[in-house]
Amino acid sequence: MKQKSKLTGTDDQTGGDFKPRLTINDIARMAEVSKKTVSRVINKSRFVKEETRLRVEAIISEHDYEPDPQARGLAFRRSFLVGMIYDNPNPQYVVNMQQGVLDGLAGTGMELVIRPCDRKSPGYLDDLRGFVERQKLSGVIMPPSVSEDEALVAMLRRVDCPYVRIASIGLDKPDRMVITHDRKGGEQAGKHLAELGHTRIAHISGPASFLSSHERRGGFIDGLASHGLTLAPEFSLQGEYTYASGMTCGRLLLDRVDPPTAIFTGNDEMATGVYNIARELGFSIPGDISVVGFDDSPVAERMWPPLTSVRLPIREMGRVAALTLFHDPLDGDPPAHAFAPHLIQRHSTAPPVKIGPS
Amino acid sequence: MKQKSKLTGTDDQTGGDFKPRLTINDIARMAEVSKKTVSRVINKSRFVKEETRLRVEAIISEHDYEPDPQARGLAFRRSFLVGMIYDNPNPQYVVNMQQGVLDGLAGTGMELVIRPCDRKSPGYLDDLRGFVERQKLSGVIMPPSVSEDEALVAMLRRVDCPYVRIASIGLDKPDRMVITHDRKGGEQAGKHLAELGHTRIAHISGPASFLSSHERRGGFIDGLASHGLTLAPEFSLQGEYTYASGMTCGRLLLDRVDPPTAIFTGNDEMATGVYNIARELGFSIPGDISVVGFDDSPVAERMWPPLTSVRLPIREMGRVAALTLFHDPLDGDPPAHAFAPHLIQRHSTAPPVKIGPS
DNA sequence: CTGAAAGCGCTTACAG
DNA sequence: CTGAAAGCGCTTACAG
Repeated sequence: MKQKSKLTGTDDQTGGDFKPRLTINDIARMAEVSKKTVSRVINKSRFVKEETRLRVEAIISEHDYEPDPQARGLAFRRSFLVGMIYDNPNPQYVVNMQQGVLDGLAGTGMELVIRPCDRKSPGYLDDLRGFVERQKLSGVIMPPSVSEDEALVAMLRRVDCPYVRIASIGLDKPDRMVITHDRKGGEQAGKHLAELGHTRIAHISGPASFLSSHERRGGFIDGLASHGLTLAPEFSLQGEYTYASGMTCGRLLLDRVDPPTAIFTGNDEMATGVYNIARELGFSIPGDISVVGFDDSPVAERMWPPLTSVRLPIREMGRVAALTLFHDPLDGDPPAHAFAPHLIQRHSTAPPVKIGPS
Repeated sequence: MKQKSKLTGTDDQTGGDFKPRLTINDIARMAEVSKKTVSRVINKSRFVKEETRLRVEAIISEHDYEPDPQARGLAFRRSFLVGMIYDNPNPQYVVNMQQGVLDGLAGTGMELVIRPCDRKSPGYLDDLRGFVERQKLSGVIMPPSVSEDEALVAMLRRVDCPYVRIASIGLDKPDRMVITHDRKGGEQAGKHLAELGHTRIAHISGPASFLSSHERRGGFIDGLASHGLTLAPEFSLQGEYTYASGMTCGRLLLDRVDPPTAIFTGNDEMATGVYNIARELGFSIPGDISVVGFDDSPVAERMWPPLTSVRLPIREMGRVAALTLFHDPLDGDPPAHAFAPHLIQRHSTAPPVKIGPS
């Protein structure tokens, strides 16, 4: 009563061209129904007469009315926000994933709130719990490696927050998972190098704390095995998914009296480290040493020579994760939630020059 | 009345360990004051007796009470969300900027909602207006090039949304700006190459639609001028900040009968293009051609040889942008809002081998 | 199929 | 310095 209706266009001149937003009451009045009926239309309730619904919808779209997400959230006891919690150090990965999630959220009225975090920091779990509870998130999306943190997931379940986990294997119920099958990617890398005729093949894996490290390595071994090859223990090193660890492990391999003729690195980042140490030690790529990366990040095609790498459709994965989050089981099957990586062949791999060192 | 108070710890066993969140009413009751007084404490009103304030604060922190941002937002007619609107194609830039803004927002209770966009898409401005109005954002942070879009800024002013623009020059009132002085970075690049003894120096600029393109180029010319040099028209090409345009422009320069001995590229991305074309055409870096980039993105130190580049403290800029957004003029001067880029010398620059081609 | 009342958890005037 | 009332813009029971 203090504030007159904002809808009487007559006093629009007041305050320049600033139009106050319409509320559900304005729409109700114009449509000559109760606000509750407008609410029913907004929320797509079935209990509205076709005719009424059309009339209300017409007025809503005519006036570009959008319900206030804060008010709705307050009444629903749930916000229209989706959180993305991540600790992935690769900016390209993060940006692609964000974009994919936004793709999947488009048109839903949900907004994306980002939350990078450090799993090793002391208040980690409590901070996240505060965040999720305070914001009453509609859902949370977690790429690796936070997706692999069972304590975090347990916390989300405890506070009743829906979530979707993106990981290389199925860690949860299918409708809470997007599976990336990194193993298959590793397998392709192994087959590719075997088919080129390499036999002295090395691997630099990611850190043990990442599931993907094990999956990629395991798949690689499978791929070699399918061609009767094995990964020799002295040719299997553990890196950290970093450039520096690629350098270090690469040096260990290439400094040997009997170096490998091909290296599969757990990600592209480490492949760039191998490139540099190879150059330093006078190995030509792919002449003396073939290299295969993983991720197919943008640097892959910019390296010299362009890097053969295993690609995962990150953005699409993000999109599907968002769809999965809001998928209603009554609407049938959830969206395809499994992805297969595939090898992008460039110019860092070639048959070994000399067949065997002896 | 329908719902009993949630505070009587006695029936906590109901529903397992799930504790419903306390509300302002619970705190008021425990502190034996009205909810309005609790509200005053939350909002740091001066009109609360010291003793009362301490009592209320004690209870708040004892119970980890956090006011509901949705309810507060509804009453305030403003959400506790900050938007970051951007169209920057560089993932490293975006991630660093996001992180910086989050740094600046830490502890304020504000959350960051991201909004990548395409300035060329048709509904661009209307979409953003809908977003800002619907969410009643507390503020918006804009890095280049959206920060240079006066139509967007006019829209934000019209809907009364606070904002901070990050740009290479002062486009707005100081308290709405974070200035990056790209010009000074260009100048350093020019001086560096001149001091090494180069005279045949080329530049590949960014697209004309980016302010930074002009600033970096202008500063570069200034830097050369301070050593009595000029940028010859045939050595000044316009690229697009992309890898491909770096290749194309690099080829144009190096294919000449009288190629330059040094190239300053408007960003690192284009420098990688120049690297590859140089390799293809048989130029060694820095032996035959020196290269200086801009941004000092992570690839810079991973290239071979590591790229000399001009660094801008992106993350810190994001942090300061957030602080600036919420800076109260009554609290004195706004945080330092001007940044100076500086040159990071690596191994892609050296004195020219032969003094002059003749 | 539709609506009047009460409520979500806060804050803004308005009193005192 | 403190509080009772009304309101922010929606939705949930509850009636009919």
